[in-house]
Amino acid sequence: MATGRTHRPATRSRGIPEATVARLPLYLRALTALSERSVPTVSSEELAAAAGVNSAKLRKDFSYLGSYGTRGVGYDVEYLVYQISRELGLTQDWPVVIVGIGNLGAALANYGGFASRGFRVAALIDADPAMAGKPVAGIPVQHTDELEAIIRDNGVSIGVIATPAGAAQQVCDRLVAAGVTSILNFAPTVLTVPDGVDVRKVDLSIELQILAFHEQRKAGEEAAAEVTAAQAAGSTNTAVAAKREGSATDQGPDGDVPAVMPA
Amino acid sequence: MATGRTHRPATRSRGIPEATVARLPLYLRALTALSERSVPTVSSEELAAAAGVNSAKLRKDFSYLGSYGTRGVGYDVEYLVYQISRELGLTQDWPVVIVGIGNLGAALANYGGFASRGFRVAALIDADPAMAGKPVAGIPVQHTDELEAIIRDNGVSIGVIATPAGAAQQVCDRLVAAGVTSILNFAPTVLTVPDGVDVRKVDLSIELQILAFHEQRKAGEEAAAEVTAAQAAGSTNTAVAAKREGSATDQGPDGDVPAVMPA
DNA sequence: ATGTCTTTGTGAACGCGTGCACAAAGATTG
DNA sequence: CAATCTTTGTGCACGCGTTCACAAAGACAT
Repeated sequence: MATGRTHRPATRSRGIPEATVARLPLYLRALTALSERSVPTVSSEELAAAAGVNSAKLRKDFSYLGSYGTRGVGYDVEYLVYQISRELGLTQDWPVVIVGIGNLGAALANYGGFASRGFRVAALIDADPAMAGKPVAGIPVQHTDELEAIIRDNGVSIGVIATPAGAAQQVCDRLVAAGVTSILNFAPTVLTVPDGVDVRKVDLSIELQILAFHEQRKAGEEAAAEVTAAQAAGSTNTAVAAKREGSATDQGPDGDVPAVMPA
Repeated sequence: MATGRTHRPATRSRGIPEATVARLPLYLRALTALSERSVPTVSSEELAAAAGVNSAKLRKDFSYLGSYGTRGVGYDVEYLVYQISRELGLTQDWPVVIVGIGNLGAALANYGGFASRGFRVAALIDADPAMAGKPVAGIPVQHTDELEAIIRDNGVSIGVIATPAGAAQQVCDRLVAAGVTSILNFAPTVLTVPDGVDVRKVDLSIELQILAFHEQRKAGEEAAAEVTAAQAAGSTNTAVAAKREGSATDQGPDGDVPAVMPA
């Protein structure tokens, strides 16, 4: 999962733990599904199963929001949907700008889940003059020159960066200077921002590498289980002894493209 | 960030903490950049700054891999690149299939960062017969019917799901049955998988909601700081008293589309 | 060879997050 | 109204992750 707030020591904002905040959208999704099926109430056990978490954890999470359940019965679905929405700030309108309308930016612009949760795509911005005016997802792309004006005129506080890595920090700086205080970064770069600005990153490459690690581990354990302790000593750390034999030089050019984008 | 392994109590695989594994790709990226600039060695302080982490944390992370640094000097960049690559399993080839070639799937297929780290797109799969044969990123899309054969013939162990939420679990089940043991899920659903299968999820909607929460908090603190304690009692929890007045009913149809995809 | 200076590697303390297990609360039945 | 049964809310303990602070190790100068 794309994770990681940058800077700020995970302040327990208003008493609600960061880990809990990260799960609220999960609960909200499950609850919305129940609401559509007109289910009136749900127990912590059922809801936890739907959200893929422990029921005790769910109850503790909800306890941070207040006592919204009824013992012996469970939680009122509609009420809980409203409470969580309010807690997450989804009852208000959040204008969002997307910067970098490449393959990924276009996919983001087309994402239907935006409007459904109070997020509204205020503008699409790209540095390529050839893109200007071209409609993507029904919204005309605007040139980077207009970035500041757009942010200010629309009161945008959330920006999405889908540019190549090389442009990300620069775009980020301009967004922040114009008043954006929350950034969702798809570019594979570490963004530096002043205090008070939140950054979350989504990085496909990192996710895949983490999966590869576990995959390798699984394969290794399998092999180890089969061979058991046949080869006790020697030949274990040949790689370490070899130090670096040019074998790791197969790293092509990457890094200058967002986590998800055409090369 | 898109985060979250599903199930499995964060086993400290081979002594390397999960949190450390998640940071290794970050270090690797910073090191690769240094390597391209032909920097021979780097101190924990410098590298930590480049990766956006604490230097003590970085040193502790590396200590889990072994003692690869030289006191008084720092770390050998090339050597460290190799060690981390090896640890993450990037020195071998990882064939990957992408299921669901919509807007997002196409963006993923075009992602240049795949090949550079040992990941190879073995196949693109879509349920739409009209897509079959159509080349995306130079690779012809294949129909879902061929999924099992593709997985087996190519020895694929990593699958990427970029389908609508409704199809995700079904696709997941088929991938797992065919032998896939690691899944990167872009669909906004909780996937259920048997033990031994790793799932990581990337969910744009969740990330935005977390940002909105903090954004709201920031706005609230600002307002509170300005008004101070002028309005001590009353009018604070009108929303709570109102319980639910139909105001939270502005949830459009969402949820059935992957985190990033056309509606 | 000795001393100084830099930087690593890690012991220890602390805080957050998780999960157990149970008491309290309320619904429901007789 | 009393008894029973269900489900919440939470006190508590445990483990992981982070950070500090420093001793050990080695480079480098004299």
